[in-house]
Amino acid sequence: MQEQPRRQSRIQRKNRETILTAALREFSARGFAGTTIDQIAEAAGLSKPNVLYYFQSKDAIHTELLRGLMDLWLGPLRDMRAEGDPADQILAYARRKLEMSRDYPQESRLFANEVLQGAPRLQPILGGELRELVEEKSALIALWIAEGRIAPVDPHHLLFSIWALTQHYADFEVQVRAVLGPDHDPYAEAEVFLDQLYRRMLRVQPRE
Amino acid sequence: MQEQPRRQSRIQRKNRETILTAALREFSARGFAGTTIDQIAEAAGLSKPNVLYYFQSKDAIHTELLRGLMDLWLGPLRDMRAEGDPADQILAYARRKLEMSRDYPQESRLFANEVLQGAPRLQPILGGELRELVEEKSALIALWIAEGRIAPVDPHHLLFSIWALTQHYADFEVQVRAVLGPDHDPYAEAEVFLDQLYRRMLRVQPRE
DNA sequence: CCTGATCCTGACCAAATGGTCAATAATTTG
DNA sequence: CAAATTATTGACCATTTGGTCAGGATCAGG
Repeated sequence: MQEQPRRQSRIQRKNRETILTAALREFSARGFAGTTIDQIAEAAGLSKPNVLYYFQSKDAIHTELLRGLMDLWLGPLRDMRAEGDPADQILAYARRKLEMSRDYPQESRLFANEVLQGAPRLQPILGGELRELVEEKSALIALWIAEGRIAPVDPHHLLFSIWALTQHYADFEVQVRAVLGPDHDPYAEAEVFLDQLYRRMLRVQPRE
Repeated sequence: MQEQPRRQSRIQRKNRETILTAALREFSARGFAGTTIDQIAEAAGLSKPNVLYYFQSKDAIHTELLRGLMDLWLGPLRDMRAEGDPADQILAYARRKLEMSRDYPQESRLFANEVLQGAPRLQPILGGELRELVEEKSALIALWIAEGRIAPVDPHHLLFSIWALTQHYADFEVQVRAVLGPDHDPYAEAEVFLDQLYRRMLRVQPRE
């Protein structure tokens, strides 16, 4: 519970990092319950007791991973600004989120796994930090709509749609690839698709 | 492996059904590895050996559930027809898929869990039956585009987007509810949102 | 109401798993 | 370089878990 104030040794930092990287790979591939400490230890090139020397328990590793994840996850949304063209801002957010799915698919799956199972360790963040951030950005989008700079949409569901559409390519990657076959670049195609989708959806109609 | 040709007794049908229902609830809530036969047995009101009297193994229960799932899952897409207005057809599909997320969230999560972990038992279906179905419907959508009846989009990714946007409300339900708070009806709002989204996206632009 | 088939269970087992610990090795530091 | 601290591990343990089995209960049909 209490954070050790003693600063970490070099070897400590390295091994904790190694364990977290290995654990991310394992947890994201087989879920929390489906992953054993032995698997993590082997993936990290350490013995099981050694892993437990650095982390109190399997649960502690998982919790640590999730904590680190949220910052990475919320970053792009935080960067959505009032300045600039609204549609460009929203599109930039979608694009960055898609890049994150492409570059951090394990993180995406870890998150999906957690939420899918009812987010037992994330609920406070979802209903707290995330909710407030969404509220703030929704207000911004609502403002843009009120100013007539983008077409009217429900801001919350607009954000949900960005999450759903981008994370889908990481979380359901096997399905996407199985359906598309080998001669496709899902992420490149998705970028074009999302661009079209949001441009059309947000374009202000001259007269409906 | 071989199907018992002897027809099932009444009690057999009832208990197998009870077990499958209980197992769906448990598996969808905690994943395959996170669920024990004992939990399934208790949820079904049976003893563990009794559960194993009706199913050879925990794996057999899971496999049976997944098999039954695919028909339910692919049904709405199969119903997308060449007749009628293209945009209406696509919208009807999206709406039905959203209803399925609302009415069968456990099934959605079971499926998500499976795909998330690499779809070890579903890959043949994904690359086979599903892929063919998607190919067929993509061709239909491409035809509609060629005829100028809907705006041009990548048909595959259009289908992906429908899956992602609708399943999101079931799979990430805790997140959606945590962000929206208690005074919202996610599915009702989503229906409106999806309607707007696809109408705007698919509307043929007079002159771009 | 007898008999064979179906249904059900307590007791049990082997393997896996999360976690501990005493002892040893390596490293840091005075 | 010696003492103290930190890192590592083999052996071990208690619990959980998937699955078995022999025997008893129940039920359908003649």
